[in-house]
Amino acid sequence: MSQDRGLPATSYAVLGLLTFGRELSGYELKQWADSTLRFYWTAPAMSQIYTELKRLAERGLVLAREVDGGPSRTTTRYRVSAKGTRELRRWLADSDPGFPLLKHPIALRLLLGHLLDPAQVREMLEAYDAALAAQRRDLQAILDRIPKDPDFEFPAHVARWGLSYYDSENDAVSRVLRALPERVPEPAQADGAAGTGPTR
Amino acid sequence: MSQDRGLPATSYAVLGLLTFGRELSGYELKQWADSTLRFYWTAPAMSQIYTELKRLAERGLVLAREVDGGPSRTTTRYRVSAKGTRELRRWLADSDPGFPLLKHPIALRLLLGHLLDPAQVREMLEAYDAALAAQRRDLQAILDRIPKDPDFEFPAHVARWGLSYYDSENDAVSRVLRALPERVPEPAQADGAAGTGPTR
DNA sequence: CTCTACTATTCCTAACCGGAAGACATTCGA
DNA sequence: TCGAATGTCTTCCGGTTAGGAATAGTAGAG
Repeated sequence: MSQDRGLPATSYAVLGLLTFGRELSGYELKQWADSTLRFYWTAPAMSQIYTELKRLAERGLVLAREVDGGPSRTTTRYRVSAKGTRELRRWLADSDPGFPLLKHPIALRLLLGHLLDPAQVREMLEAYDAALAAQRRDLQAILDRIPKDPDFEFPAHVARWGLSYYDSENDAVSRVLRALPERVPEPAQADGAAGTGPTR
Repeated sequence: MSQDRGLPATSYAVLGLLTFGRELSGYELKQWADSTLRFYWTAPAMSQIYTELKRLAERGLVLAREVDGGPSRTTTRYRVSAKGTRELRRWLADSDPGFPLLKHPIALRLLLGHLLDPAQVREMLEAYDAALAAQRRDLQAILDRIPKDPDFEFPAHVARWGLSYYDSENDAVSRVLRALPERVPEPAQADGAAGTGPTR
């Protein structure tokens, strides 16, 4: 549980993706990352994937192999080395995971709600709700395609965890929406003390 | 909702902190960020705060004022300018918030659970649970100190949102723990078909 | 045969972090 | 009352990460 003298977590994430069997190119790795890692880590930029692979290869944690992908092109494919697996295990066991880091642009904007009018806040939250639903669908689809195989027990756990996160977000949004001053749609009703409804 | 040609979100976050009234020094701003922003954004490094302030000042979004802080020292305090408020409003209204980004080291490690033995996984999750509780306490304390004043309605919403997030994480962890192969401690109780409880 | 989408990789730049360092200030115990 | 810790305030630096765009071959659609 010491602080890690090793690589950044993203390196290990990439390395970890390679422990699920196949030999992958940087490009494929990116696809994978986009459909799995992105839900609870980052989907590293292409450039970063390649940077990581280069570094991992240098340290002997992955093995590169040139494969030809067409007449005048050669694709590099990577797989974990034994050393890579060992190092990954070491990292998992020895290093302090730290606490999750959340960059939540909606929460950030909600914090500044006093600068907007209620309708805008409402709109933003509703848009987020929709995005959330879409994201949830994507993740559900991915979960559905995870083999029941016990080899994929953990990816499945993580996916379910993600789903429950989206559900909780959904609830949170609803709660805020309910607490917000009611919408003002109706034509009737004289104005006056509108903007600042009875606080609570 | 176009893509933003403006500053990075962190700039606006700093700027936003200045819209809650007082005139603050970079140092104070850091304190604030550490106790609020950090829960749903990042707590920017000191160096970054000062960099942002310089940039914001250059663009006329904040106004700097030299105040003396003792006999032979001068502290620079900042407040939003009218232009700053306008720009912040513009940003809130016009730019696409994007989707939250979660960097969840526990989930990442859980994904790679097949490389660890169950006891280690369990340990990790339990440690996370404890950290979660601590974090929740901190946030609760902050919420308690937010004035009931309607000016602070939004910070309070965000804080409650955060609390609900921690609660949901707590549930998620428990669920995973229950789904994991049982621990081996107790002497009594025969084992059997526990690990895979009825799915929902 | 050309256009578009996909595969594959590299490059450049801005954002960001963390630590070191230097100052003065305040507080509190010896 | 002296001095040591501790707290306020700020800058500088190096390194990493992140994101976007540029490049280029390949395969399939029309």
